Amino acid sequence: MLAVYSQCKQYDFDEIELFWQKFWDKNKTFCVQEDFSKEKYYVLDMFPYPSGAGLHIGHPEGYTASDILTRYKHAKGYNVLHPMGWDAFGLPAEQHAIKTGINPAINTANNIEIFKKQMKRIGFAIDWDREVNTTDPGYFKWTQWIFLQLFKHGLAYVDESPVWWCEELKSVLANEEVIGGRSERGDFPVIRKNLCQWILRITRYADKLLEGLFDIDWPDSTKRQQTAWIGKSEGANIRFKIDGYDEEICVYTTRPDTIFGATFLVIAPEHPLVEKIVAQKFVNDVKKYVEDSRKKSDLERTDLAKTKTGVQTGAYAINPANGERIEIWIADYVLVSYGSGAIMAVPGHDKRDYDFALNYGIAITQVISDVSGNNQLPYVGDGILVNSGEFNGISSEKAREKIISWLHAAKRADFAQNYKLRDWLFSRQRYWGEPIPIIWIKESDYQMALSNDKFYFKEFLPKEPVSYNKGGVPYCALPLCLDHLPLTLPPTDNYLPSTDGESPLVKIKSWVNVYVNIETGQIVSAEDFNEKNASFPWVLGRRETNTMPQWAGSCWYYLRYLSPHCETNIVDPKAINYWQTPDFYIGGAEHAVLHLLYARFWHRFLFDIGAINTGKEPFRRLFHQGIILGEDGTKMSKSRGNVINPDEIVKHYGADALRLYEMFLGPLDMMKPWSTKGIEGVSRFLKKVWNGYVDKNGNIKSFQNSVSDTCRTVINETIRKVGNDIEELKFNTAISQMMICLNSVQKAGGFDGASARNFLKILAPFAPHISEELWARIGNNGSIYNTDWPEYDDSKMIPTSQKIIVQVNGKMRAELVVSDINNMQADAIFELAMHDGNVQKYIFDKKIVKKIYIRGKIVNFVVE
RNA sequence: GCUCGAGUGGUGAAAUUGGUAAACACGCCAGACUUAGGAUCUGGUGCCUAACGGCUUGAGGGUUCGAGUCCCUCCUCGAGCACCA
Repeated sequence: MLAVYSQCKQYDFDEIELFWQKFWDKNKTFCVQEDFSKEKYYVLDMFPYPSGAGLHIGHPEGYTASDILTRYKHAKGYNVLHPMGWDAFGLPAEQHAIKTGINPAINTANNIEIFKKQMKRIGFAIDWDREVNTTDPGYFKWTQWIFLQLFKHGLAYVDESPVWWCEELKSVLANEEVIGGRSERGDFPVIRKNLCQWILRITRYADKLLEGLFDIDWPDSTKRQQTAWIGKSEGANIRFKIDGYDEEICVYTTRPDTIFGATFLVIAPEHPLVEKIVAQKFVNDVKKYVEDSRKKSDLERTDLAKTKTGVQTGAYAINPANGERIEIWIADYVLVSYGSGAIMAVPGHDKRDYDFALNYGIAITQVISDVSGNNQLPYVGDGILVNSGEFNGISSEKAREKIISWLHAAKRADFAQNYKLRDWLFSRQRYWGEPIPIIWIKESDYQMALSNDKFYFKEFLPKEPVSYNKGGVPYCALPLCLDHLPLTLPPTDNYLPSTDGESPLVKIKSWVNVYVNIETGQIVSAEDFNEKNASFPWVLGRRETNTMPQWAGSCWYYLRYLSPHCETNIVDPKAINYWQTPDFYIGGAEHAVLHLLYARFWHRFLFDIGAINTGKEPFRRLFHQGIILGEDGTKMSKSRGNVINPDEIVKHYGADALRLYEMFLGPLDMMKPWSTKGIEGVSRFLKKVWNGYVDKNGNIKSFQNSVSDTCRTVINETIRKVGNDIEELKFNTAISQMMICLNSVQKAGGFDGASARNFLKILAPFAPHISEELWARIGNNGSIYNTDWPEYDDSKMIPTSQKIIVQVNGKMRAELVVSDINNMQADAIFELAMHDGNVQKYIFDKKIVKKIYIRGKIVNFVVE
């Protein structure tokens, strides 16, 4: 095969880049198969949502970084997988559909095409044969299957729960789409609405998700965020007797050491005991207070700046530690959803209880003494117990355990843990999402089916049926089976949710109402069903009309890449045996909690049920690229007019320059402003590279027979540093080093043959197009992608002579050039240094009190 | 309020992890080539000073022969959490 390349005489990046992009496509240069003779390396990007706006300048940042790693690891001999796909369900496509009446699938496909074209124009080393799309039925078939597994294992259930509803958008919104009580899109008010929802029991994995963070290589801040989100705390449940009642109030506390200072109890307005224990005298006040707090939004209730309000119940509890009779209050600063919805209030050592006690004139007792002697209240730290009976003088830490044990012996307390993590609200009242593969049938039909030996749907049934009540009639959830999947979205031209917060699918009666044969599994639209046959084993059912959230598809896409066309399993066992989980995962920090927590949950679940045989954690090494700001240093936005379009940059400077510049901007994980002026620098560098190889007529220059020693040192140092910097993702300094190298080579009259080849090899991951072109022009066949990473020669890097810095009292006074430095003794160095003219100026009339020599680096004379 | 992270030239930044602060690049200044330069090349460019020299990594203190780097106090910016008992 003859070397092929573009025909341009000057550096025409457009011609060169298009030529090589076509070459890669045609030769499937980046397509990989399992190869058990080679070590694998799996590079994963967070796949994009293909928005109508196209690629923005932030996308190529992460993709270039992962691409450099891909090409580098491949050169180092790994079998590298670098796939790409589309997280394509989501609200914008649906809103586009509402506006235009065009099926979101069409809009989505168009957007994907644009994204893909843009990405190909930047020249990423992606195996496009493995492209996945979460909205493809062949993909979401398996998303639905995973849901059914969760259902089967009792991790999916239904509950009536409050969701955000935006009247203006006529849509339910996810928590993350609500900012400060208003919709993220359009800034409209949102309200809470109770709807019947699917919920996943992520809380059952709380401990595992917490422990899993321990030994994975993730940014600390992300680990901390997940830890905080899971919010595990240790303490005790303590039961307080209510004076005059049989009932008790159970409180959760992390500070049992302060129990002697508990001067009142507070229960949440929604607490079940509210109705039972309120004294006649307070009934009206309590009613009003409970009513008012129900009307308050979450935002108002949790506003810290507000003074705490509450109302007395007239009932009293007995403090089990000291037998004191203490008031029971109702206040909305206590949340019914955490712990037991009731607290023991210790105003001496809790800021909130302190504020409340001050407001209502309740006794404040100090029971912890600050060891530093500061005894201002409220003191919330640990200390030494006082006013605490037999526990006086004990430290907080010891007292916590002792007091729980003491109360436990009296059957008043138990050790307990709590989590802030809530179960995952999984259903969305939207059209553009994966349909939840469930049919609701009457409980009586479900029971009858269960007792039938030929019950077709047994495969995915949970131990306890999932049921809910509608208009007094109980319904049970009947899961579809694998052969019913994928359950696709029915076509419609009305994508608007109903005003009462139900999915637009509700309106598609022919899809919703079905008859199910519970013996054969046959499902027929009620419209097409002959009513004469409407008897057992045919039962009337109603399809679940909620869809899944956008997070569902992104929870497992990294597994699908391994065998995207596998029809029998979520992932081909042979493929996952080889590829396992990603070795490197890069994406924005905005997904620190949600996507990354949900995906870890699903991965662990799939591992637990034996669907995959990988490690327990999906992403062992994670990195977040920093946001690229506009030239004015603020976030890019249309309204500010500071948006940089990558297409424009590619047009003016080429893809190689874009890639190089985004990496040269600064450290990968930092937020940094774009500068179009700045890209000129790397653009010039590329031209210099070109001119180092090609003459004015487009012919390859003849290289030198050899390069100078200094030059060879720089070249070796560059090979070493670029490799190390890539491993550490320090691409900015790697590029600097290549610039230094090129500058000194050109000063010294140019490359020799070996260094000309090596330089292209190390440049190739960063600027693959120009590297391919020059590689071919200097006479090589095939892609530079398939060459090895150059070795560097240590012996060529140690200069024969070396500079030693001479300091006097820590200030630099001279430079010594010393040959044969390794064999020189410290005394000889001191001798040399002292006789330096400039050093003499500072020491001749002084007394040297100390001499320091750091081998090969520095001499310091301390004088006085 | 709490928890992290960050503050280095006119700008983006670098610094072998305690050893010459400002590499590399942008910008700017001067020069060369040019009909021309917003192309290219060469040189200069932290601050003060006429110079010798002195000063300099947000501010102040400390440890050290030596601090951008370690410790303490404070200031500013960014991120996350925010009545979770």
